[in-house]
Amino acid sequence: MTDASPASPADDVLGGLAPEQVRVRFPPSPTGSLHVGNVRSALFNWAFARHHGGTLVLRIEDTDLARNTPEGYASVIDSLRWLGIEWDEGPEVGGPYGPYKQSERFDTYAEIAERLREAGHAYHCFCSQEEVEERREAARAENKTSGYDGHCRDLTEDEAAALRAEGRRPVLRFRMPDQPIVFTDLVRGEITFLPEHVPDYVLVRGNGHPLYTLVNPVDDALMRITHVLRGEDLLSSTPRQIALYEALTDLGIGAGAPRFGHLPIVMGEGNKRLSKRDRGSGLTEYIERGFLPEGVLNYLALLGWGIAEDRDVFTMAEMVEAFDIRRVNPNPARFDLKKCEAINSAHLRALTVEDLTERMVPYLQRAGVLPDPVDPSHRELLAKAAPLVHERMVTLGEAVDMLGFLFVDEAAFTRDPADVEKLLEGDGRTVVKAAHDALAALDTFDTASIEQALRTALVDELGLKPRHAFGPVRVAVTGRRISPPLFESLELLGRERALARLADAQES
RNA sequence: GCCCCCGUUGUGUAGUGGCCUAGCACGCCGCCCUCUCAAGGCGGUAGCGCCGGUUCGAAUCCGGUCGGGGGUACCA
Repeated sequence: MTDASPASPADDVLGGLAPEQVRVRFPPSPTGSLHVGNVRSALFNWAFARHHGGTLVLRIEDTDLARNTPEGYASVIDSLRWLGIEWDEGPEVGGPYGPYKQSERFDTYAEIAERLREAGHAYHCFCSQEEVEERREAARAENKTSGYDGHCRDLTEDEAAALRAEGRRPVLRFRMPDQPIVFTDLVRGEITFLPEHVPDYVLVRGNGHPLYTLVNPVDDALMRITHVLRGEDLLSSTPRQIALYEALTDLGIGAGAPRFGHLPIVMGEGNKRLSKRDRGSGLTEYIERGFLPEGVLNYLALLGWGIAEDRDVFTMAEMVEAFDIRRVNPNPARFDLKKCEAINSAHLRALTVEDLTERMVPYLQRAGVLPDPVDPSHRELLAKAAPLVHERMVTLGEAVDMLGFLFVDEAAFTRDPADVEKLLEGDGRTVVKAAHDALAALDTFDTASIEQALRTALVDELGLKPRHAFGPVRVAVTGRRISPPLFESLELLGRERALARLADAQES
């Protein structure tokens, strides 16, 4: 590194490629709701591709037939669409290197596995799992690297035939080269693995089923992937993959190893990786709570990357413009729900009222607050109510509790018992009655008139502090101690319903 | 055990030898505003893991140490 170079782990991100030649991929396993860590990987790959004007490939890694489901696949597609992360090649959109589901590519893997074996890059290994395990333990006892010991590396034809005659079904093992593997990670800089620490590994099971170790690099090579941006948890499998890429190149497949960038792991509570079982780990939870895609994405981007030192709310267009993989921080990052909520609410507030209104609708419908389809009068009311809650929400789902009182049938209207007890019992009823009478006398039922009437009746005439005056009225009318602004709410509710609730509250 | 990665307030980060009495954001606490809750404004809290070395000077460079994480599969 020269004096003039900026202190980044890898100056040369593109490695001589033209920007538009950049090809990255997002390879989820369709086993359920997308994990937020995976979403972060998808986001960074997407931002990288868009920043350089390259291509994002979506590849479904569903070789483990037992664990994958059609629902899992649909969930991945739906989630990415919800997020607005668009792929240029992959299922649903096609492309020149398909199919993009690995379960449809088994023939390719079988053929390449055989070619690797014929070229000597892989060999049949007849050791049983028990035998391998036993020797592994022995090595470990001597404080040595515990990994496959190369037992079957140089079997002769006759030896192999004899083992086969015993009924043994061989696995296909990759023959690691006897050289150190050094690569420059785009976020971590130069990393070296010595050959004695990277043992030969299995590519194909005894039953002929190809493993991730084979399939993932093979598809990267076949699909001309130039950059692999993925979680740090895959860092230690990188040397064996690099060796495989080189073996494939030797076979005329692909053009050597792609460049790697290992993103910091996303951790949950404590010091553990956010696992699939942890609460808050699945994207679906955020969708259901009413997070905005731009909020979730913005927050996830902050896990390892930042747009500027004095700013952390930004749009995806801004991220694409500014994204630089070399500026990604290698530290593991803890998922902080509070911060995620804060970022989301900032995006919520940045929405136009019209946009906010539209986005609230599905949440209100799912909760039964609004019918589906929404009739014009409801829509009009919602449009008027939206400004009242616009800057009070963290997620869209909160609209249900905040606005429900405006839409429910009078028969179905209920009040929070704890709030009733706190604000309506005792003097509360007197206040509510005074409010009722003052509003009943009103000619014009709008916000200004309502406020004036209530202030006169409750503050001036009853001598109450404003907060004590309006609390009981709020519970009577909205059913809750916390609500949108009271006078506006009363206007939206309308004279008839407002008076009915004020009358009813005196009995409750 | 062995290999790899990482180490700045509670959390995410800025910081690339003097601009650092360590900046920003979230959180938390207090105050202001106020019909509740928010939003907004103002203020506060708290950090360079540790030990050595290099240097006139180190969060920044070097060595060690400690701690955390990941991997070590016929999972991905």
